[in-house]
Amino acid sequence: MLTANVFVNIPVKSIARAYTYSVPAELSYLEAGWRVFVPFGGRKVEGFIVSVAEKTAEELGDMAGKLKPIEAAVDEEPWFSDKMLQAAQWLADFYLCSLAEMMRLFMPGKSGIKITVIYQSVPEQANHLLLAMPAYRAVYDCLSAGEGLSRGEIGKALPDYKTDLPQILDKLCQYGILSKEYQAGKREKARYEKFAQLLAEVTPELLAEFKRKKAQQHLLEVLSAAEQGQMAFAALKAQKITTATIHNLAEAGLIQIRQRRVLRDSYKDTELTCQPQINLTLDQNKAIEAMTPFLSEGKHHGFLLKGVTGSGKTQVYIEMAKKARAKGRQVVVLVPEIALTGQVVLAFKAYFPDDIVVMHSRLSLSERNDAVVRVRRGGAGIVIGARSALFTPLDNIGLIIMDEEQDMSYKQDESPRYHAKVVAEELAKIHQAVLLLGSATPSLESYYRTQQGELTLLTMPKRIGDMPLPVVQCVDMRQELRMGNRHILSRPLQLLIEQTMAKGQQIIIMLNRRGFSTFVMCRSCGEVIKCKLCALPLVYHKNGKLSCHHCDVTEPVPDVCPKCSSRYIKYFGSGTEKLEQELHQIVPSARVIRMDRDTTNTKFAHQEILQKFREKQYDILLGTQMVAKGHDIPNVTAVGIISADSSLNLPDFRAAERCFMLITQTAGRAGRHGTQGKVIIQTYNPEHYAVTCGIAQDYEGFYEQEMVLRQGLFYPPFSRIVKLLFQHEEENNAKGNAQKLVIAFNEHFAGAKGQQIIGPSPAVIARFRGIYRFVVLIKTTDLPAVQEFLREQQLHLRADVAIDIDPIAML
DNA sequence: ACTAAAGAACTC
DNA sequence: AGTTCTTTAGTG
Repeated sequence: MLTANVFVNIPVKSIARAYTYSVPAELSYLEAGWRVFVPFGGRKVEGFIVSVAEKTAEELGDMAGKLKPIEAAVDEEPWFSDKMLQAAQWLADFYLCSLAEMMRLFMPGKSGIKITVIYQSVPEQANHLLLAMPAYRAVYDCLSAGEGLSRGEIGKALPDYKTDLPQILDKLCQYGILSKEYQAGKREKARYEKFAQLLAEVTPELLAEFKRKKAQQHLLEVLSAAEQGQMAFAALKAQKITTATIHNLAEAGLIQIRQRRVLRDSYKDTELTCQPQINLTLDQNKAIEAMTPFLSEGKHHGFLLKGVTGSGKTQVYIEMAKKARAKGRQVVVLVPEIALTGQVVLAFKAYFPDDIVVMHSRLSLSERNDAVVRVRRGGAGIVIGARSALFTPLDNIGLIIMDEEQDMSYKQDESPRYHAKVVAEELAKIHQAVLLLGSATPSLESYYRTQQGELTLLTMPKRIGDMPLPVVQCVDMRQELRMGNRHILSRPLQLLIEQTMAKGQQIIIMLNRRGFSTFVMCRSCGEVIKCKLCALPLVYHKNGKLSCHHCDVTEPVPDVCPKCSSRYIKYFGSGTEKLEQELHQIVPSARVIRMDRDTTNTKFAHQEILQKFREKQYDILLGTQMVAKGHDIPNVTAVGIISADSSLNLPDFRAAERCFMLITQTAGRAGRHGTQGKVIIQTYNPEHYAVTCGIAQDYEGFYEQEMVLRQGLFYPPFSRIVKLLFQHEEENNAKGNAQKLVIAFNEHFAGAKGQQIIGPSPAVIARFRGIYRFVVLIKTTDLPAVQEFLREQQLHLRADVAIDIDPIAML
């Protein structure tokens, strides 16, 4: 019998294994990689075939009689290639998650199908006692009238019973009065456009026949000029040609109205404003020469391109992409945030106008699907986007570029908690592709790996045209306070703003906190108002609401303190909203635009804000760290960083690294075109090496000092970290389970070097929705051994434990 | 995640 | 006893 091993697309750890199905004769063409529709339990779900095998009854053993047949195929071709399956399997093993959970990342949307339940009446039960009730009778009669309807359709037909329809339907199914059927439909919608196709040759004689039908004559002329005599209705409409005219001409048999699929692409009309750089610098050439042999021979290798801001890393990316495309291989270009795709698309479009698709999670499902279709048809070979672009179905990747490789947003912070760098590296290995990590300030991990010889370091230390780096000035905020300035804005920064505006130039100001006030406290009893779900302080926003930046929950500001009923409630700390207000007061003539998560909810909000700023409609761009990333605005000559060190006091071993990178990156935004920029950094820790090295743009200096600390504390890159989060309603159970694991770990690794386990300790959000959370941290030099140990302990199958490999937040 | 079956609580 | 709500096991 022909059988298939199938992983069902259900994200539950306890069923993270293959189930065997029989393959009916009419589906005998199915192979590994196909998405299918299968019966599972009492319902039908999507599944992924991972292998197909001919099996005898003996081989099947006692399962022989229990096999259910695969119902249908979801697509017309296999969705997962062998390489994709291989990558998904490796990643599932590495991150200790289920294969299905990993595989569903390789599709746009979590599932390829939408399953609807269709209810049908059972005729034999027409006189069931339960149907004496009017509501039940109405539903039954409604279904008896026609074919069978979904819940939504019944609700539409019987609006009176809509509210308790679910209960009615459940009940009727329970008694067998109604039957259920599961129907799978495509989730995404293909879009079509109508177009006119010219059938005849347009000769002067033919046009003469339409002397008295001017509109149709015009249409003929337009179509004869068009490519292949085809033109979309939308384009014709733009030329004031009505559908009536088109239909008339179709009646006459001279044209044909047809339909074709259009692939949506909201980046299609990106204007080509980028000037191609013609002469490469010496450094650029060196970098390209180092990588080219590997690309030409189709050999995997990893490179770290360390180039200061303005050294022309993008041009290196483009040159390498050209070479990969010339060999017929595909290219993936990753950026840390969706907002930065526009920038890269712009640069690449100048060289590859039609060879690009954009892929990220803010696109609609259909749009992502259209992008996949374009890639599959060979309509584009360069995928640009955020993390999720890595999972585009590509069969021949030659080059993976990861810009700003140090950026923490490359780590997915929900399950499966993968790091794009790990995925990129594994894909590069499987495809024998070149991996190119780019950064001005590489992560300590990557830089360390170049010293270990695992990656090849390429450097570009000079800015193009040898432009000077900006002048950086540090302002000690303690000093400011002593001088009597209690504003967020120091006087030197205020002065810089005024001077810059006087010259007609622009300023970027970065404050790493959104909202108005960072916490709200009662002055009588000291109670800080906290989120009901996670107990973290709520942030006050100017719209009068308190919001939790962790759970995205908002609530109104209470009139009196919830603890002591005092009316003395005050706002402390400052965010971007408050700074915006203060700027208006201190520099009334300044036109300020704010960019943070609150003002960038829509797909193109980032681009719109930056565009307005670029067009000089505003003087000051004020925002959170997103203003520090990758934008190049010529007229910006000054940058202010409000509290560069706010992260230094966090309980995170990467605090110093974060602070250093924030300063270097933000400072890099100033003065990229001719004029030397000026940067002011406000800090309470002017002596800290992260601040001093940041100001001096001294990566090596920072690296050396930080590495000493990391080694002393056995932190990455000298170890790798695995975070385990234990959750339980009972505090003691959560803690006890964690404790048990710690004991088992110590037993297992007794005497082994390079293994350390810490905890359990309460998580930052110690209690979430009534569930207690404890954290255990493992530091190891032998990650595979730890992964193996966790698998032995069956930890990856437990619903109450979340495993995070290479976590970003420790607690 | 969802279903179906088994068990516990509740109504009459 | 009959019904309804809750818990639990199992999905090929």
